Amino acid sequence: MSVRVRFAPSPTGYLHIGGARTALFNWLYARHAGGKFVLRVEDTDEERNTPEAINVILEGLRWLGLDWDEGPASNDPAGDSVGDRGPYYQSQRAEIYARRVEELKVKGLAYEDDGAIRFRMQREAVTIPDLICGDVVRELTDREQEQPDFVIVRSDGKPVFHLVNVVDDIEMGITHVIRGEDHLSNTAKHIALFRAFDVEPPQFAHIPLILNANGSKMSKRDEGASLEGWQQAGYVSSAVTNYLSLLGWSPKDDSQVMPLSEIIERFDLPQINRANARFDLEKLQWMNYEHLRALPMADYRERAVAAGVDFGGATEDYIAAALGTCQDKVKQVDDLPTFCSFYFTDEFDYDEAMAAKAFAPDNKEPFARLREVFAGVEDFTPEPLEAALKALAEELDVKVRVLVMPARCACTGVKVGPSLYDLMAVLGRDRVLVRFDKALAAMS
RNA sequence: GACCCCUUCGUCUAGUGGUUAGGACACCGGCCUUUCACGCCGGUAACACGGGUUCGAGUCCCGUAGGGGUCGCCA
Repeated sequence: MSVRVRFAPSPTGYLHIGGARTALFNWLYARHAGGKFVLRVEDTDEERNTPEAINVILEGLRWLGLDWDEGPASNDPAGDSVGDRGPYYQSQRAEIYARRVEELKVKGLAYEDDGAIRFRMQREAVTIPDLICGDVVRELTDREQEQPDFVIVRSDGKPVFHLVNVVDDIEMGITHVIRGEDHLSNTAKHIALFRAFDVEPPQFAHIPLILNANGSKMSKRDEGASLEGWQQAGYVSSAVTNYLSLLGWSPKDDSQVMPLSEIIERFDLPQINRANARFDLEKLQWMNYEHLRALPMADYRERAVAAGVDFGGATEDYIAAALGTCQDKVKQVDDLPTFCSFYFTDEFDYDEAMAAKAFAPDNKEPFARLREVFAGVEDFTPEPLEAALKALAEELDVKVRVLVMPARCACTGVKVGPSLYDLMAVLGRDRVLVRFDKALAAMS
């Protein structure tokens, strides 16, 4: 039987990073096994359900590149969907649940209790076969011993999570349930329900949770908990999926930075760890940098625009050359505007601290000489520029920085940026000389 | 209160009875350099604790401690 997995989020208005990883693991497994990835929206809690809340999930998954083979085509629960096992919004499946509840009643496995309907739960321990945790024997808790029969339909007629979850997994032919470990204990109820419907339960794989850096449970407000934050901060989605894939799963060798295609190929359930993992912002940042620098220039350019870089009227060649000097040095695309804006405008202020040092009176004479040398350099490219500058430093018997600092400040106004020689070559002789003159004037 | 899961450097992890306990992020030092958010080289740093089993235990068993989860007419 071919693999069918599902991601079943509830539209709460945000996509939790842990939920994103659950979706990723399901998707990875489907793609690895050549199976189907189903998206089902558990929108039974109507209060929080809004088209916007659903969009957050849909957009989040799209951004991550987790395309679903079956599921909603839009954020309209009553709208179109892809796949023949729909509807994929639980709010549209009331009849199916009613039919299944009736089935349990007929079998004598469900009964009414003050208006609600309870499932006749078994009283013995349930063994949960789990691909990651092994066989887990779940005993009843003290409270469950008092009342083992749990509610499957509320007195207002709405079916409860445990029921709809199992019914949908049956109807949708789900073969593997990959979900957070917070559902492990609940699985006893689910297995009992599957049996009540005379259906062999799917394979279960409970994956460890993602915790905060301090080990506490990650909730909505915690730093980094919402996927939207990463989307807005300009993170590269492949970096996020790469980072997330390494939380709980391991390729078992020293691989760290991998393209999605490689992760798909190597991903499998038995390699998943059983221990919870903590979210490490710094490693994600590093991972993002690794993916950012590997981006094709066209993509990088697009991100630069999104980050707010104004290219002015620059030509494409100039833009590509300019961004090329930044790509392997800028860690976050958010930093790009301050890093490269000097390329696209002549109107910038000198950083005070930088200028105070760079434009010190003692530097003026050497810097003026540098201007003349650069005016005469035959080939205005990095290597000749560097050679010329160093030759002059030697001739004047000054440290290289005496020439470099004012040159950088004159060209960019700030102390951090691309390699000085590269940046001057991109700027071109005319622009560099104009900026040198302006700086010289500021030095007197 | 009960039940379930987990425990290797600060963090993510490799390790399936015999290893100098490996890698990555972070950190520290050096080199290069432009004073940098590039790069290169090097370093500090871990088997939670206590009992077993075994010639030998990070690896197997039991216990303790700690962390997480669940027990709802939320999902």
